[in-house]
Amino acid sequence: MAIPQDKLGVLIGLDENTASARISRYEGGIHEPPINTARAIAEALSVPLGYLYCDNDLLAEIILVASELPPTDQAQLLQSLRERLEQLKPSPHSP
Amino acid sequence: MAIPQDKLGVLIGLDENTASARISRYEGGIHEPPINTARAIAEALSVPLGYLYCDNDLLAEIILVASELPPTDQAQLLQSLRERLEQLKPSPHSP
DNA sequence: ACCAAATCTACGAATACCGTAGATTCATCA
DNA sequence: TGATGAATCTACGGTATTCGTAGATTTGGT
Repeated sequence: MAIPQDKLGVLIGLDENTASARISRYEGGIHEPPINTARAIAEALSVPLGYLYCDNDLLAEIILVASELPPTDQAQLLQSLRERLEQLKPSPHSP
Repeated sequence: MAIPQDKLGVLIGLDENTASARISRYEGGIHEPPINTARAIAEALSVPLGYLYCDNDLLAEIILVASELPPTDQAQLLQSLRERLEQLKPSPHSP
């Protein structure tokens, strides 16, 4: 890992004596962190919370990169995605 | 809601007697579902797991719409997003 | 207002997580 | 190679959270 587990733990407000054990269990899949702890981790890593839960690697990367864009660009992106989807699917609004 | 809670619960494999109560507590934020249950819900709703955990509405919509694109388009999207980001940020690779 | 479907909730039981302390693994260097 | 310290992992008992049950409450249609 890039950042040691205990450091990450302390960064998100865990007691320094327990940080290592807890992060270890989260990363190993032994325990599932409560949602607020997951939020703190996402915040500390500067990634969207949803990114931590993305099973699909491609979608994970997309949301990660998208999160780094300014909100204006994000809104524009969403609109263009909707248009692209419109091209691909038969519109469910006018049959 | 579009689909009744008990129906959704049964759809994801919960006992029909307990489905309503459990889904109710999840939606109300009373209890947090285990990750595998969340996965089943995402699958049943045909949304990415990460979508269920997205705090940011804009990012949530983006990942949802992106998930409906064919993988080819997703890969292309990711690449264009990276290029867009490159324009905005001073490259961290060559200082 | 009435009825039925849908949703919510209090309570004890079951399950999962937490803190502690020590074990294990890993990297580095003499 | 063997020693040393940093980093990670884990068994155990205590604690906190969720689960199942059953009944209450709310919602929507007539």
